[in-house]
Amino acid sequence: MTSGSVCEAVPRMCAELQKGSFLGNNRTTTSSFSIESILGLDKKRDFTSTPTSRHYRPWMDEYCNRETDTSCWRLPIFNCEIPLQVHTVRHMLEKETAGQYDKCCSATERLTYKREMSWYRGRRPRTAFTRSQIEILENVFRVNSYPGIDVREELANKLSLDEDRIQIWFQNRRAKMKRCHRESQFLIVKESLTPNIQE
Amino acid sequence: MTSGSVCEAVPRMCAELQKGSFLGNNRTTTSSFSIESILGLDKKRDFTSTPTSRHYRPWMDEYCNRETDTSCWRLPIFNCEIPLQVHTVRHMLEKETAGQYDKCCSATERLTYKREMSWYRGRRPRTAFTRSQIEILENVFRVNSYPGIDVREELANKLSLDEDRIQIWFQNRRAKMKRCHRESQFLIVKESLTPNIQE
DNA sequence: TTCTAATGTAATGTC
DNA sequence: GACATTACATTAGT
Repeated sequence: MTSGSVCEAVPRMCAELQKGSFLGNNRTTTSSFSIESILGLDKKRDFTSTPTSRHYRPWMDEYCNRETDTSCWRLPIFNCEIPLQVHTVRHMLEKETAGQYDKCCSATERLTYKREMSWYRGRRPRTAFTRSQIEILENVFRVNSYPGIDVREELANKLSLDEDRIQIWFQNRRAKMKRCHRESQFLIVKESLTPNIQE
Repeated sequence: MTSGSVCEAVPRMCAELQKGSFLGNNRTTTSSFSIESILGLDKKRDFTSTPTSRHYRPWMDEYCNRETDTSCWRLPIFNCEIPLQVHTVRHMLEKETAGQYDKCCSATERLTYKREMSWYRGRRPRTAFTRSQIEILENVFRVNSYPGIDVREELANKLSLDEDRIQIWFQNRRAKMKRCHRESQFLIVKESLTPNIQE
């Protein structure tokens, strides 16, 4: 099987993505552009007209361009290569082909699959806190929204989480608190400005 | 109909938002306390049943906090006030209470019900983009899948949409692109693992 | 049913 | 650590 045939199977969108590829060489330095040019309403639209603030498509880099060598299932992500486990994929495929992936795959297997795909995507797999973890984190937060490293470590132990996750959680939680507060303030102001409808 | 009875019908979530309110006045400066006490593992857990406030709906706060005066069912949404039809709500609640809403209602009624519930629960009504809006958004997306605020604002103007909608559209579109890409990658792997039947 | 608008929040990057 | 932004998982409307 040639890689050519494989490439042909890639959806059109993919091809489009490829051709309109990224990587700053077509990035114009000027940011003065008309909406028409962006919309392609004015003239020829080659992809050079892009003002692109940021093309972040890590998962596209390289792989799509690599037309020849796919004997090794290591997909380059950032600077390291993550093995995509063939056996997992094959297993998956067999099950999928039979239309029974969901049914006959263990939760663990599905998890493995998802996790690998996540790696492939190159981001830390999103942590799904349990309800009880959240509960405890919220309790702590109510008391102290700026826990020091010691408390975070203890929490990490108790909750079987990385201390990193705890830290991020508190950061996001503080941001949320702030946002909520801002919004409620806004509503208060608004209410005071709105003539009371009852009278 | 008194406002009280209606207020009681307000989802628990709402109450949780209220009671689990915020505002850093409980920020302790000390970080010396036992983890057990923080975690609430030692004694009674009353309000600790947590708000986890998974759904934060700024436009509902006003409504939820207003416990006394609700003779008028106007919910502040997005800067404008949308009348919530009392009779519909009452009808809804009665039926729901009786657990027979699904059974005895016409399709139209159910639709109305769902729609009002959506309002009631505070979800933004789904935007239905027109064909031409989509076309233009797709054109822009092909060129730049991460438009900055400036481009988004211009798009919003041109398309008579909120900038928010534009942003969400691009987020969802990127997710879709990624999904498609993943799926095509999957096909590549699959094809390479499948013995080629042609030759 | 499939697709996708909308939501909440974990993760990332910049300062 | 704040803040802005993005990705991701999920829900729900059509």
